[in-house]
This record gives sequence, structure tokens and C-alpha cells, in this order.
Amino acid sequence: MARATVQDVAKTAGVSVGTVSRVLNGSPAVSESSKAKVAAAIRQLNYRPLASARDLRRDRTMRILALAKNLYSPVISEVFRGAGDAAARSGYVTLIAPTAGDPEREQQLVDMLRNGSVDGLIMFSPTMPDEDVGDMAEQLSVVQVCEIADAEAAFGVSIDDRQAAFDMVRHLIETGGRRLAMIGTRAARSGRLREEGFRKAVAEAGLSPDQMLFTDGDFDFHAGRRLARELLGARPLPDAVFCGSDTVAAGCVREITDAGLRVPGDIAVAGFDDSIQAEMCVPELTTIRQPAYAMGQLAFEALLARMTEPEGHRRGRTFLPHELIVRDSTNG
Amino acid sequence: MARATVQDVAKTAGVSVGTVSRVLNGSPAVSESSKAKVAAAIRQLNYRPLASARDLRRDRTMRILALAKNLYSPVISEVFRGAGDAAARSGYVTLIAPTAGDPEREQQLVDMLRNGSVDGLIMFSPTMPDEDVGDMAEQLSVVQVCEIADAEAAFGVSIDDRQAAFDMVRHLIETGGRRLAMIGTRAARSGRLREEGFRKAVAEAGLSPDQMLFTDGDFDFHAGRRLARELLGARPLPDAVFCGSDTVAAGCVREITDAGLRVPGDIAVAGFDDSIQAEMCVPELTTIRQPAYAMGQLAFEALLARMTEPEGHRRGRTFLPHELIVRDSTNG
DNA sequence: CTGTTAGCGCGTTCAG
DNA sequence: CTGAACGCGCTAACAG
Repeated sequence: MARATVQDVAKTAGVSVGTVSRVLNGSPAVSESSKAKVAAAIRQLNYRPLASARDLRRDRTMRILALAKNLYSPVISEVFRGAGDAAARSGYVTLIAPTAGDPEREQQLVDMLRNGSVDGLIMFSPTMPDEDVGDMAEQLSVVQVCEIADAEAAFGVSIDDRQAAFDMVRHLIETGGRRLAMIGTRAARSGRLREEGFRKAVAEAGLSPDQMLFTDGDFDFHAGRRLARELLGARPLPDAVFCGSDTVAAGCVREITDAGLRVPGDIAVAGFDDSIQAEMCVPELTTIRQPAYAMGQLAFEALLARMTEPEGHRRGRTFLPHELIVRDSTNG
Repeated sequence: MARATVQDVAKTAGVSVGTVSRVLNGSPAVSESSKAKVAAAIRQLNYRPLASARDLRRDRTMRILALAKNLYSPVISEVFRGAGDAAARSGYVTLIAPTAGDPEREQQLVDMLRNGSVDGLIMFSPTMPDEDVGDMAEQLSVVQVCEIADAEAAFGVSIDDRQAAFDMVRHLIETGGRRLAMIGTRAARSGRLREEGFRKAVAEAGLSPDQMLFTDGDFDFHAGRRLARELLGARPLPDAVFCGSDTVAAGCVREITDAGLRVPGDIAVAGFDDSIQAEMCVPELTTIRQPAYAMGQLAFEALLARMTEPEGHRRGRTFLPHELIVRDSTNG
């Protein structure tokens, strides 16, 4: 059978479409008897308002979209959980889509905001240039999370990656590190900021970095192993390695251990994110905790303000505090 | 400035809305000159067709929704990547949403199919009863993946969980296991099937299971540790443990190791999924590989058939082959 | 409190 | 090849 419409419901209930619509939208100006009749008809016909018709008429969808390169990341999934919970409290549905780091697919997804498929957008480390993000933020309801483009109009929620890296490297130095190395990435803005923090801490201590390794690939376990192998080929060996993620740090620890050296005895290793990987690793990883869930919540709040207050009240950039978690992979 | 419509484009280009629409949809029956004029006007006005209006008119959205309890799972993210790639090839956008295991939120998301927000649905271990899944599959475009409800109309793509568990437990027995234990879950259908496979293999070998531990919570690392601790309190100790996921197995290995016993020397441990956790664990885990990406692809193909061929061609249940990966956590 | 009606923006007839 | 006009299903404004 074909899908029922308001017309059908109205006919079955013996009222007008206006009344049906009022019941549907909880208008108080409806008699109890009408309400009951409409409710009965809706149940009988198994009626559901058609989303596209409603969205067209209301000019909004009550849906937002969250974009990330990939979903299998403890930080991303936690951020989106926070955003999703906050959104739900305001009646919004949060949809998630992976871009796979493909600019074309990213563009297609961003178009969903432009063509009104969703009301707002949360972006996690976009592949597009900062300038484009700024232009978008200028006219559309977009908020970034964990990384904020270096553009006037861009706004979002993040930790201070530079400071977090600085704090971690200082911890490595305070616990005996003298030949410092870093395994990071320059592909992401947050990675570049962490590198800055690393360099600053090393310089302030009057040391010079012996090795600096970077990868433009993903922050995965195998990359960690591969880069640690390079590190182990260097002389003199580093005695402390700062990694851009727990997963990379786990790979690094594994490679060092397999080579017969001890962590942290011979080489201390630090991670980033405080994901479950940090606890799964042996020894458990010293790391930086990002308040991912809270960041997601705040990102949605900011987005909501942007969506509901057309031009004003841009909350700007919000930075949340990070936390140094000392475990067993450094000489705590 | 307000959003441009086909009307605006038509006026700017000096043609009718019909012509604009034809250009938009690539109709061949348009002169080159009209095409050029319309293209110019579209660019000038930065015009995008409004999704809700188009969806209403066309009665479809070219979007599908993929549901899972949580996103931070190597299998789920890989399945959805496969589904997303296949969908993209057919012009569909794949949206993903976590249910958090909350029936209410799950229902709200499923309603997106009922109200036409999306054209199809891929479900990953739903919380709703099999019967409800069957009812849905009867009338709506729904396909399950990794787990298929025990209902006439339900269909989807999965491995044979029962057989996979059987194969793994037989491997444990063939490599010396005599006192077999399992850490699984009865909350999910796949978990119950794996338990069946476990019991069958133990029975066929003429052994009896010494311990059987189950949790209704998530398959996470901490659960693995906690349950392994219970296992270690039993006498006689098991000499082989089959776990329902790599993550649980990693927790199990960690607890055993911390207790001063050796894996696999004292107790062999097996995982499931062949996720990156299996390689991160020390010793690396023997596990079962699920062809997750391919399962996602096939799930979408099945869904596409369901969406485009109203009633016929239900592909039914598709089972893909699994693979036993022997690594170092069992006496391979 | 209720019914009627006018669009929302678009795709698609049907004439020409 | 093109333009005019209708209606998808719904909400909201207006009259009663």
C-alpha cells in the first residue's frame, strides 16, 4: 500500500489537515477529542510525516553532520559521542561520515550542508586548506574540533596542542631525557603545533634534538614500528621519544622491546590521547589526556549558537585543559 | 543574501525553470547555448539545488544510514568503509550513527528510514528483538551485517560464527588444550552462536568445559581483564581460553601474564576479529579473520537490490568465509 | 478551537 | 528544443 499522507489521516479522522498538523506539532490549540481521533487515525494508517516535505516547509532538518578522516580512533569516536549526546538534548540527530582523507569525498559531504541536507557541520581535521575552512565558516554553520584552522572566521574547540606537547617533553627532560626524539606528523595542523611544543621545550632546556622523524601517513601502529626502527639505526641512540599518538607510541615501544632494549630503562616513550591503547601497552604509556567527550559537547553548543543566531555570538575559539598522565613508559 | 532558487537561475540565465532543471539533471535535450547560459548563472549565483525539495519531488534521497552500537570497533569501521565505498560507486552517500545500545535512540534512527530521511538502512547488531527486525525487513529496505536475526524475512551478510568458533576451539584442542574455557557474551546473537560452536567442539573432542564465563557488557579490554581474573581463581586452571574478541583476549593475556603465568605455555589464548589489537598484543594473538570490508560491500549490494527492486530479488542470507590466523598466543 | 488555502523549491509532464 | 503549469506532502497564516 502507498504511504499515508496528512490528507489520508485527516479523512480517516474526520478532521482537516490543519488539525492533523497541529496535533503532529503539539500545538495546544486542539481539543482533546480531535487529538484522540487524529492519534487513532495515525496509528491505524501507520502514518509518519515525510521528512523531505517537512524539511522543505520548515527550512531546517534538525540534523547535523560530523566529518572525520576515519572513524576508528578513540579520540574521534569519543568526541562524536559527546557531540551526539549534546545534540540529542537539543533535538538534533547527529550523523557521521568518514572522508577517508579524500578531498573529493569531503567536498561532497560538505555540500550536504550547502544543499540543506543538514543544518550544521562539525569538522575534524579537514583536508581542505585553512583558507577554505575560513570561507566556509564565514557563511555557513561550521565548527571545528581538535584542530582549528588558521583563518579569521574559523572557530571551534580544541586543546592547546603546542602547550600539551611542551608539557610532555618537559616531563621527559625532567625525568632524565637528554637526547630527545619525536615521531609526529606534519600533515595535520595539530601535528605541526605539537612539533612546535617539542622544539620549544628542547630549546628551553638547552638541548638540541638528535632526531626528528615525521610521517605524513596515518598515526597507526605499523607506522610507529617503522619509524622507531629508523630511530634505532641512529647513533647516538635517543633516550626519550615523544610520539604523536598512543597507537604510534605502542608501535614504538614494541619495536624497541623487540630490539632487546628496555622501556623506559634504555629509552623512555610518551604517547598522546590517553586512549585504551595506552593501557593495553606494556609498559603502560605516559600520555596526554584530551577531554574528548567535553570537547564534543562544547563543539555542538557552539554549532547550535551558530545555527540559531544567524550572525552574532560566534563563540570563537575555545581551548580546554589537557592533563599529563604519568604511567610506566617514562621514568616517572 | 537569501539562497538562490531555480527561479533565480532561470531569470539570470534568461531561460525557463524547466530548462534549468534539465541542465541540472543532465538531460540531453538542451542546446549548448542554453547549457552555457545556465551554467554561468549557477556559478554567478552560487546556486545549489535544495535537497529537501529535490528529495520530495523525486521521492528518494540517495542516502543510506548505517547503524551500530558504537563506532570504535575495528570490524565495524571496516565494514562501514566497505559499504561506504560500494555505495559511493552507486551514487549513494552513507551516513553513520551510533545507537549507544539505547533502544530509544535506535528507534529514532530507524525512524529516519520510515520517514524518508534515507532510502535504506544497514544494521549492525541491533538491540531490538529479532521479531521486530523481521517485521522491518518485511516492508522496508533494511539489511543486517555480521549478524542476522532469526526471522523469516530478515536478511544480510555475515560469517558463520558458529563454525568459526568451532574451528578455533578445535585448533586449541589440537594444540594440546584439555581444559577449555570461553569468555564471550550472550547479549549479541553472534556471541550466542560462538558459544554454540565452542560447546560443539568441546563435546566432539570428548571433553567437558571447565569454565564458561560470560558478560553482557561490551567486549572491551577491562572486561577481558576482569573475567580472566575470575578464570584464574578457578581450580583446576584452564589451559586454553577462547575469547569473543581480540580486545577481550588482549585483556585476558595481560591478566594472565601479570599473574606470573605464561601465554601460551601455561594458558593458550585465542581472539576473534583479526583486528590491529591482535598484532599489538604480546604475544601476538591467534584469531579469526572476518572479511569485514567485503561484508560491507556485499551488504550494500544487497541493500541496493532491495531498494531498487521493490519486492523481488531478496538476496537472502550471504555467508562469507572466515580464516583462522595462527600467531603466538596459542601452541601453533 | 477548526477548516481552507497558499506556497516551500523542485522535476516533469504536455503543448508548442 | 523550450516554456508554462501542476503537484510532491507539509506547515502556517488567516478567517471563521
